[in-house]
Amino acid sequence: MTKKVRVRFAPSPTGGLHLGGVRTVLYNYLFAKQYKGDFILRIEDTDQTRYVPGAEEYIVNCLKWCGMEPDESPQKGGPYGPYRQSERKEIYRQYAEQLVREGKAYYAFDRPEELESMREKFKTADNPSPQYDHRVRMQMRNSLSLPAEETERLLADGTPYVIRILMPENETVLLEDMIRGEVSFNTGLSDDKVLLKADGMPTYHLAVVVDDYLMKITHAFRGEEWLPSAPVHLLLWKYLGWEHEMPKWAHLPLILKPDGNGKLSKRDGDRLGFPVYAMNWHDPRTGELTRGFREMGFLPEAFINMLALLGWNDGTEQELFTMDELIARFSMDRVHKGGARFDFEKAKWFNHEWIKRKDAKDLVPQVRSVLQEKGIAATNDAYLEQVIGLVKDRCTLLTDFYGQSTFFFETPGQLDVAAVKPKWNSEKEDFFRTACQLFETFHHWNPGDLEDAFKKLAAEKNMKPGEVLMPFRIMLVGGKFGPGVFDIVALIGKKETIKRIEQGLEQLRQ
RNA sequence: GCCGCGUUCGUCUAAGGGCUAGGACACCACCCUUUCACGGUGGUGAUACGGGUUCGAAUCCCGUACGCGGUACCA
Repeated sequence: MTKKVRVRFAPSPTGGLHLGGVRTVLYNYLFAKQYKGDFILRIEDTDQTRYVPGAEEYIVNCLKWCGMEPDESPQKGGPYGPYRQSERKEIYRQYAEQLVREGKAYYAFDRPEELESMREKFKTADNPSPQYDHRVRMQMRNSLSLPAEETERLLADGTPYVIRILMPENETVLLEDMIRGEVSFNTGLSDDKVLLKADGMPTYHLAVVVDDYLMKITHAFRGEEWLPSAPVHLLLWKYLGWEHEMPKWAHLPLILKPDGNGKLSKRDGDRLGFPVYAMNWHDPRTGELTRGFREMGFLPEAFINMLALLGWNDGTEQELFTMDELIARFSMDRVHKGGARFDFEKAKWFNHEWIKRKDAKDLVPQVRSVLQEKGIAATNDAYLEQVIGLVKDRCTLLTDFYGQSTFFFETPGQLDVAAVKPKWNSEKEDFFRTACQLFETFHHWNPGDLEDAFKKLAAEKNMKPGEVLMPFRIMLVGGKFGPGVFDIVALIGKKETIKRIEQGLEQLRQ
């Protein structure tokens, strides 16, 4: 019997959730669901100086919007809680102390200034950033370099200390990564990472290992930026005696800026005019508001679809996937090794495709709220649905529905008369007056019959339909855009159509 | 500097020793449409470089270049 798959997303609550974060969640989620496993949300809030109120709730809401609800979380609870690391503080100390007792870690009493001067002292052109490692540890103030009594005394005096892992001087550690294959590291090249901080909180390194073990995580997927510290984690699993329980690892490629170099940051979004966060993020410290994909008019389905394909594909030419299809097709070994540049144009294309493929009915709530924000009530569901059906093919973002459909709800104000004025004449005016009379008594109020009647009238007046169609459109819509003229007429109704023709004739006269 | 990871059209990618290196976004042209879109057809455009191995290399090996990540009592 194989173990039940359990994966986790472990963000630190320091701000908005950006693209890379959501994609990490997504791959975790897809994997978990594919294997009918559990998806856990764990909050890594061990750095009290970076904690931002509201960030955790924001993350939870993002997951909800994306349709990736955790099976276990601080909010939902679960059998392996608490799920907030700050609430598990005592657990970590136990294991850190255990490691010290077993000679696999040690107390270090160095003050920040001392660390600073060590770095200065050993800094050379060849080694610009000296580490606290096997080469210098005996010259520092720790339980390895100090006599045992001295260590005892310092501890008894309540001297602040940290616990550092003792990295072997020269051992090879092999990591089996689901995406990259075997990666090897030399332990002597890594520093003696702090495991337990002076404030009693664990660092990430200790906390991930302890929690992944205690929470029975079977697969650990995280960003590529963690690859260099993987040997420390591997060693910790071994030191703690849990090697056989160690999860399988996968280090996900980064999402890069569209231009230039480096990983995508919030700054790039601000600079290039696209969102980087899933939803609007309001920073309580600065008061700054950062726009999100949701508020920008993205459908969660499109957002997820786009992210899934950024660094992964199923080997076919299919690009549009529902969440269920992704769950069925996803495989970690088809995830790319290299980072992917984010392309907002492609992201918009996904959204456009999703708007087109969704039923008008299903878009009603979202479009209504877009319209409501602009002061259009749109209370009639059936009517709104028909409007959406007519315009959705020309909307890339949900927010586009406003510009594409206001004229279904409000009589256009200032018409683009310049578009027809040059060719305007009294014959055309006469035609529209007659058209009004025709509509007044017309009974077959549907697009086909309306069009036939309209064209018949044009023929009687010796006019080509094209000559009067554009003026008619301008009267109805206000400009040169929108769905078919008779679809609009059919929908807005007799009274409104006649009203708009009369208003149009009025504005054209001036 | 050191360590690790990468590198196919501008961008996302397919092709894991064997067709003219395929698709998508974007861009351009044409068609459809008497609007704007949708849609359709076609086009421009890539294996970083240098060596091997092989009948044959985008694919395997070595080197170089370039990029990214890490090098914190941050995650």
